[in-house]
Amino acid sequence: MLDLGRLRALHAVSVHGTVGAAAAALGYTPSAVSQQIAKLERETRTTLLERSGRGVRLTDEARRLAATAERVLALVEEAEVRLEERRGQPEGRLRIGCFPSAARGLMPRVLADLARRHPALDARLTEVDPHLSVDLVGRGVLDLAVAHDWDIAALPVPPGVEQAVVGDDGCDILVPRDHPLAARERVRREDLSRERWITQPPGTVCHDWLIRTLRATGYEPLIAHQAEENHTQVALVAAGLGIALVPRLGRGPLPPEVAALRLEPVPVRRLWALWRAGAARRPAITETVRTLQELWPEVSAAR
Amino acid sequence: MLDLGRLRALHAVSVHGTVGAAAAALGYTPSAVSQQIAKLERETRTTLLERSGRGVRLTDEARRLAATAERVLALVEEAEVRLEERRGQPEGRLRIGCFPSAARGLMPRVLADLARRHPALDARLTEVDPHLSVDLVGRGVLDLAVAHDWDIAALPVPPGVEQAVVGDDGCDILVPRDHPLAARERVRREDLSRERWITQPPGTVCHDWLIRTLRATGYEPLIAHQAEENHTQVALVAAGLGIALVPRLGRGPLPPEVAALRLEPVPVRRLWALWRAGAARRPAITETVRTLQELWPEVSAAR
DNA sequence: GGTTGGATGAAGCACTGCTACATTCACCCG
DNA sequence: CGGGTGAATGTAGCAGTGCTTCATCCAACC
Repeated sequence: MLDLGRLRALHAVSVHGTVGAAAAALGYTPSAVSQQIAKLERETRTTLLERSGRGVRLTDEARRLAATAERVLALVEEAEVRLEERRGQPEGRLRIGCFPSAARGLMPRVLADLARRHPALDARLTEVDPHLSVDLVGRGVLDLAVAHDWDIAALPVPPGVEQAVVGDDGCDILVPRDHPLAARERVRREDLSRERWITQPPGTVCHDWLIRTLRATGYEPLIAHQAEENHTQVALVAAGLGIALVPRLGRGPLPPEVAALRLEPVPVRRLWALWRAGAARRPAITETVRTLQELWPEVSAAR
Repeated sequence: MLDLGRLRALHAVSVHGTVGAAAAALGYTPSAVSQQIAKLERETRTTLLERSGRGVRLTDEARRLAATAERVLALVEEAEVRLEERRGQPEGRLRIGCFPSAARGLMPRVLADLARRHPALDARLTEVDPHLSVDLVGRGVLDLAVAHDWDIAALPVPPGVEQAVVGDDGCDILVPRDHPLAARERVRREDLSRERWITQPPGTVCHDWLIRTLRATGYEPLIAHQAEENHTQVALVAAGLGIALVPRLGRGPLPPEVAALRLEPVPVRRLWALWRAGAARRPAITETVRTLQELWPEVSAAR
């Protein structure tokens, strides 16, 4: 009888493309996955992987077998979900992926709460880019993702993945304390057209939103500096090198040299929780999503 | 992730009723099956078996899990069949169950032929009662059964099991050489109404057929002796203790003290091959059935 | 042509899963 | 009611599996 572990290895290679990535997803070394599949080949007397360039290619037969493996694994996972559901308590491992600012601004509070209330739950956090996290959930690398999107770029959610709103996070304009606008409480887009900007790298939603929104006022924004981390952006603003659009969540207290202005209308990013549809009934999932939603107002108010 | 071996153990217990029977079907000791299920209980933190009298009872949750396991195992088996089908050559283990007279009269020839033409096929023969063999195929203990039935008692074939005719085997009346009828080549039922009979034990088809057929002529047959094995029956006939109705297949050469009379009409039992529907496409199955059918005329002529 | 990214192979080690045997428990029967 | 039987489970031990680490090999890229 075919072995489930070997089928899982083959399926992982078919999903992730390379032996190494499959191994990483399964928590093994590439050598282990390679050996598993070699054994599967011996047992079935069938060639499953062919070397192709630096990587491997699945044979037709391997693809068929991987498709069956997917159905088998789905059945088994469904059975596990049903067992956990019946016991009712969140438990087992929950691999959570989260974008950086929520990882520091929201998740510590949430994880502490979960750990206190559900000792059998083994929640593990990984910081990942929000656009990657959706795919990682779809492929089963993560059990739960906390991601965000903006009005101009809704999160693309593949079939088989479900989502729920956690809350909305506003963004402010950070300016040096001696900036002409620093005295004002509120500003409009038009007021910002001639500034030097400090943004995240191109391709990030934050960056694209800024470009598109300011272009709509008729000016091409001047990007003076780029930094991925909000704290670096704040430091650049503090040094008087430009102004920045920075989300409130995870921003932390501002240094005295920096002032936050409320932009009208307030740019909002929406926080989502995402999970595989098959795992929707896991108490670990439902309870974590509930906790995210319940704690959000509290976290939001403290920003 | 749930382990396939443990699921198979649970499923086997659910099918066979006891840990011991499940172990026998899987080829393990009861202790092994018991340990597997104990581990499954620990992993799922669910009680699966409850002791009930001398045996065990599955909990509701265990029954659900066993049902899922059945689907999983069916998928996996289907994948294995597809792999073998694609390679085209009969191979792997084929557990054959066969009733006694065919086990000596037909199967040696068939198995030798298969072994010569298909070295990768590991065919294993077990002698089993024909009425048991159908059930054993249905429950997956056997891959292929060779059974037989009579016009008065068709073989009950459960859903999920398929069958094909192998051939028809006639039966003769064996009488002592000095019996009044011994000179005749052919006899009719009416000629036999006052004989002392040597039969198989009550409950066997052979016995029941005799009773019913002779009763139809208006006489209650007199059962003088009972013996399960045809050779013993022949020896009893040779000793002049009665006459017997004995199938031709597997009868072997008769001693000089015994004569075979052709009964008109000739009682016929039909030989069947039976297998699980799921395994129908296995070359090991199709080729073995084909071999049975092809060799039958040859074996039949040599009886 | 060295370097990098990836797969595979060999050695070793921990763990799993089996068997054999012992124990426990429920039923049955004298 | 006590001994016997059938069935499950527990224990010790052993073989085999499956992982990791380290080394090797191959293809692509600079």
